[in-house]
Amino acid sequence: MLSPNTDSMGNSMKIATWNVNGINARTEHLLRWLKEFNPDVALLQELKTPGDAVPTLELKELGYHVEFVGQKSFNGVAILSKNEIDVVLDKLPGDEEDVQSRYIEANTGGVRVASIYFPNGNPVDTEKFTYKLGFMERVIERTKELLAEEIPFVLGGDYNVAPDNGDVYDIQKMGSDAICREEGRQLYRKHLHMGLTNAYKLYHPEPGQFSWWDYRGGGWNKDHGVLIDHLLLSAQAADLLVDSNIDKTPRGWEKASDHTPVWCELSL
DNA sequence: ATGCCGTCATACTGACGA
Repeated sequence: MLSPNTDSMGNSMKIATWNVNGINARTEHLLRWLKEFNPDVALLQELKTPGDAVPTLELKELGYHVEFVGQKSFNGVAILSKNEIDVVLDKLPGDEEDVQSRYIEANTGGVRVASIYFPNGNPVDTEKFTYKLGFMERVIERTKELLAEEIPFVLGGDYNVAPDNGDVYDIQKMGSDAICREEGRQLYRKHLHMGLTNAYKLYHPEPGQFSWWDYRGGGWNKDHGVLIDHLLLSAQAADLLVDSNIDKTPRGWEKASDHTPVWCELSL
């Protein structure tokens, strides 16, 4: 007897990461983009709200479950999913004194996902850069635990690291920025070399592809950008990977975030 | 260029971002 096989349609999961640069200022953009792009999972960063500005009801109407950690004015990360979300961690382990809202990890639709807002790290000669490097070490430590679970997982977010010179429009102009510093690049590689796959770079290794463009100096119109938003996948997730790209559409809208979504698609 | 632009706060200026 043939099974009804009713749940076989699609079986694909689109997972995107997007630094919205203020969810209050970007609510209309977010809702429009969700309707148009229709991701199964959206990992958001820089909510810049304790939570009151998160449009929970509108998101629910679009079919999304929502979990987030926020704080006033700065940082803040969220997971939106069409499947139920079971939060595993709402802070990055390894520093009890770190109260910045930069990490949320959850199970949803059979995949472990995390939305991570890595510290920017500028200026590099201050404790902000030290904090960035320490945060990256803590993500590596957490990743060791995740790898031991041997599960498909996707660590998405604003890594604030441009891994290669080709990920920067002009290395002469950006070379001294924290996102290009060798200390951060080494830790990014240490993370990657644990066995993770950068989904976008797997399909688009060519230089000159960006996820952030400076508001200043007409960066968007000149395509003066950097690639700092990444989706890092465990082997079990990479086995399911069928596509990845950058959706530049929302960056062209009026009053855009300076970041645009990076997404990957898994075939489950 | 310690510049440029944009968001947030209790705000008409400053911190922060990358």
